[in-house]
Amino acid sequence: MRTSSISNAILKVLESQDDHLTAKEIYEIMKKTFTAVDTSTIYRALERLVHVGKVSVSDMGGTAVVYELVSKNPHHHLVCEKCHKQITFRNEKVSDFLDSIEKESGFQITTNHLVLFGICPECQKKK
Amino acid sequence: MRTSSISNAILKVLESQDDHLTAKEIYEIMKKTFTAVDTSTIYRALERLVHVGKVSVSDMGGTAVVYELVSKNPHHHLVCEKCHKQITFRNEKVSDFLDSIEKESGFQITTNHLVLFGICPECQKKK
DNA sequence: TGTATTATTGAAAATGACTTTCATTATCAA
DNA sequence: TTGATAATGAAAGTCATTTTCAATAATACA
Repeated sequence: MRTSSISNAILKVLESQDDHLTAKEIYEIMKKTFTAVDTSTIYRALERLVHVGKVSVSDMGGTAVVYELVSKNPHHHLVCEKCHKQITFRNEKVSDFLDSIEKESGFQITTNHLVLFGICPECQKKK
Repeated sequence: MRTSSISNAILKVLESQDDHLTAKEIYEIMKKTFTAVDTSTIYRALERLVHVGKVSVSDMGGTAVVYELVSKNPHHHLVCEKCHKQITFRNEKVSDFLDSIEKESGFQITTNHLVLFGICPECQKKK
């Protein structure tokens, strides 16, 4: 992976966002600075960043996958199936849980974001 | 949802398989009996089955999403990122874990399959 | 038992995320 | 500086999934 590429700019965008973004959203932001950038370049840069472990990909149930910075401070997501609200939670139980799965299975777990679907408190009331 | 539709046949296929299948795989099987069935019909039937809670959808990291019967006996999947081997595991820790997330968040968790990615023991050795 | 109502279907085309090809340009190592 | 290799833009391609629309099948209800 070489420096001074689109990848660095993508990393900066992801740092400033502190949120997950789709490739298209990243593309729209990048276009402001790199007017001629192509979506394929974005996808390829993201692929490299995921490969080196700097960025994670998650399927949050939408039509496109989302990308986010791999932070030292792991967090997870709850997605409401009704209103599609997404909340972030941090919970040390998750890593304890993943550790125990690792031990039992022998797999070295790479999932660093758990995405759980459910119905949020507000939508439960609406029923 | 009306009876005697494709949905019933899909349920039978899923029962007999005890494995997850892509829409395309289901389509190929269905074509043997319903020669003129269309993929759109399969997708629509699956959508209904998911909606009524008889079938679950999961993203196992492949290009297509997979469908499987919602069984009383919940199970989960580990997917190897290197060799794409998929193993199924049952673990009561998962439901304990999900219960605790439910209590903390107030979300009513609907995720019934956990898909965790990692590197399987064999691929770890190959390193 | 007809008949209106509404769901399901097949066919075909459309959508949209993502990938690939290929020629060009930029970066790094020697 | 030069040569090897990686990154890029442009354009076209792939492929899962969805949508449109007209036809058909299933249920409700007269």
